[in-house]
Amino acid sequence: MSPSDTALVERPASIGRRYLHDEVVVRLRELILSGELEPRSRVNEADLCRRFDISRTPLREAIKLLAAEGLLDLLPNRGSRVAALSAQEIEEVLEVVAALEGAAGELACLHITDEEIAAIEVLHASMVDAWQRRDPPPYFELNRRIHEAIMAASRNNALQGVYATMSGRIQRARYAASKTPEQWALAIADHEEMIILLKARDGATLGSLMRRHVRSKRPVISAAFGNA
Amino acid sequence: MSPSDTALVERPASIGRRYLHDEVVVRLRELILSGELEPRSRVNEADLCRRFDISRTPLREAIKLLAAEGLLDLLPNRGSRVAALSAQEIEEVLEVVAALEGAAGELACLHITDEEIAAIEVLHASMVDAWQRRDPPPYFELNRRIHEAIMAASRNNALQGVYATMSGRIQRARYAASKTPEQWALAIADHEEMIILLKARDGATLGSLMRRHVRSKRPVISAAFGNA
DNA sequence: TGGTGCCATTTTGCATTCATTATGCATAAT
DNA sequence: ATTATGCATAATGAATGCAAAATGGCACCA
Repeated sequence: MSPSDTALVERPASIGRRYLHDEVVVRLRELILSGELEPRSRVNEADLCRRFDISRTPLREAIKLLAAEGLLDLLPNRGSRVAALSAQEIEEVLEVVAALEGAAGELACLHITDEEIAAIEVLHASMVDAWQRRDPPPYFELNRRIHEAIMAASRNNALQGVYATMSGRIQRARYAASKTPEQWALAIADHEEMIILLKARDGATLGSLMRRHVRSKRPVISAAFGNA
Repeated sequence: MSPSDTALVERPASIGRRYLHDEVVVRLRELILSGELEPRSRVNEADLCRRFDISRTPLREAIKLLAAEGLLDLLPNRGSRVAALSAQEIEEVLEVVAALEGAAGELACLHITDEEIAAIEVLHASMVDAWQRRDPPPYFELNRRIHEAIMAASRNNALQGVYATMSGRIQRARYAASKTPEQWALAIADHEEMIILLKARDGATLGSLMRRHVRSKRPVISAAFGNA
């Protein structure tokens, strides 16, 4: 990663300094996550160079970076392609995400302010609203923001960094998965429990709950994602 | 990362195919972890090009990759330098490592074989021996191998990948830290408890123990590492 | 004597070029 | 008709070239 960007490290962030490849990483990541570049499709360097109007050097640097994030696979002498995780790999990454969110829950209880909890409650209310309207897009978005709010409350940059990377790797799978009404209701119940535990600052219990909560998405995701 | 190497992703690994920058990543990482390249020191591209006898392109790719791992910091227009984590950053990363090892403990109980447990017991016995001889180097090495054996038993490649990256980032700090006799004895006791829990396949308890065990290194490390 | 600005040198970031490897297609052989 | 082979084309990996930025030294000045 590089200073301006992103996940794992961002410390020496002076102002105004930018790498070209940083910009490219951001835009290329968007193309991948949005699905504009389809999973398993080969990446043509010349095309992207024209698209971004840069030379191949910074583009290739960006490709290497995204490969390190797990968003691209490198094929020696044949360039790179958009990563498509197998069902098993998705489950593996999900397990990592569960561990990270669990840690965030524990740490958040040590640092979160009442204001932050209140903000999460507001997000939660909107999310319940979206759920009652059976409206997945805002539901997903609000759900993501709640989890990120807890992440932020962990006050741990390293944790937030790996979490961003890991959850990015399975983001598309997450969106592709659709819950049954029962699973959906259980997820809502989990979130309400989470808020209670946050208020009680019960880190140990919140940690376990969040690990279980994230793991509970496993059948949903791997069912929807039948590419092994 | 790239196919042949390494932590996060390594799947499309056909044979014989190699990137130059892969080789460089491995060798450069050794230079950093061994301390041959000192923390905070600037990295001179021309020097390393001569040393590795390659051109700047693959070297720069390797630098980007190691920056993504958190081993190097990128300084726009001023190259890169060896990362030197502050005490706070070390604590942050250690917290992540604790979460990952905890997850490994939980998963290991689901998959570990009796033979693997026996192998860990052998390692543990050697480690106790090194401890009684007050001989840190083999102690550290055996300790590392025990934790890695549990990681391997998690049967989760994604987990092992991030773990390798994260623990690499604080490896030097770990080695620099020296325990008090009490801390040392407690660590040994933890390991014995871990073996008991592995035999009992008690994942939940082992997970908590490992999280606590790793966290217990925090005062040791941050005390020894007073560079904020 | 200590600080400041200027200029030469070095180093970096990016573009371009070159060599090697893969890919697609036409042709030939069975 | 189908598969295999060779060749032309395209794309990749690495080296080199070049312009911009940073670093260091020196003269100049307060």
